[in-house]
Amino acid sequence: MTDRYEAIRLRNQLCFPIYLCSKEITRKYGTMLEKMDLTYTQYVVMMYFWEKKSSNVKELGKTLMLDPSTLTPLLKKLEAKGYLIRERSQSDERNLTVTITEAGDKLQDAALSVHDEMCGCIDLSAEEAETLYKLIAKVLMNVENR
Amino acid sequence: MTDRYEAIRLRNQLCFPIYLCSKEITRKYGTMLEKMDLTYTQYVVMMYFWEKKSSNVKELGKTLMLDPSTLTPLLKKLEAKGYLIRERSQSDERNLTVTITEAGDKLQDAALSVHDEMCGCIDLSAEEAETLYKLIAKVLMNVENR
DNA sequence: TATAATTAATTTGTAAACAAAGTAATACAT
DNA sequence: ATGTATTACTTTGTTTACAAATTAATTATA
Repeated sequence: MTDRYEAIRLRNQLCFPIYLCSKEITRKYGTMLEKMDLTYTQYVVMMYFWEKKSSNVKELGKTLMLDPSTLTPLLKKLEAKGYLIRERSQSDERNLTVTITEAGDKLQDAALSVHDEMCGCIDLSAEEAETLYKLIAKVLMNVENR
Repeated sequence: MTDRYEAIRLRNQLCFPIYLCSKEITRKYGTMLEKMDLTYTQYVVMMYFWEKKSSNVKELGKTLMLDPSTLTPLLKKLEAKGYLIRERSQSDERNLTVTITEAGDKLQDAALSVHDEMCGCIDLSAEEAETLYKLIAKVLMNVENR
């Protein structure tokens, strides 16, 4: 007695564990980032600014694949914490120039230890991590473009 | 001139693309599921009930790794759509018995085509999918348990 | 040079998602 | 038997997340 619907059984899904994995990683980061007063998404935004130092909402959103309507309140929170400064661009007042502060920059050292802790938690070999990275990147590209 | 912070650069992250991938899959499912009037999370819940037919919030939450406070409003929405019935258990009134309706069951055929469409979109070989599944499962297990 | 179109960010509305607190029913312990 | 603890679910509060509508500034066009 075969199941016509075998393909849509939870145990046969690939997307579902990816979704769970992402959720659990986000939650785990959440607890690790408490000492830095950051959520995971805020941490990712900070990662962007640790390297770029300054940008605007559009560029940031393109890199992080986040909608400006997600970023607006998030950037306001990071500004309130003293990690970023938001100001209208003089040359084009539609653009919001977002710049990292000294306090924001200083978070990098704490971030290094959080990163180490997370790597230990995930606990994959270099080869496994490489394979996973490539496959996830492939899925991401495919889903994006078709 | 080496970068002390190379490890926390966005380009060197594994978690970030996993997070993006999950988000993009959820979004893609969102558009595919419109005709069934389901969101991705609602779809996952329906997947559970297509197989189990009946359960309660605790069991459901354990399988899907979702908090009861996430499920309560979601199950109410699925009940409002006519796909599930929620009623207190007679033997133990703390338990909420959730049962799939005939209308809910009927969604399985449409789900098969959505699943096919998503597989075509993801476009991995059987071997790649298998490898990805195992690695994601490993990360999920590790992050969960340490 | 007015007017229209475009662009960048914000606001609004809806749906997760989880932590923490609250509620009601059941089980346990003395 | 009665008070305590536990359990199952719900509610509340905060943070994402995105679509759609809005606002304000700039650019393109007639």
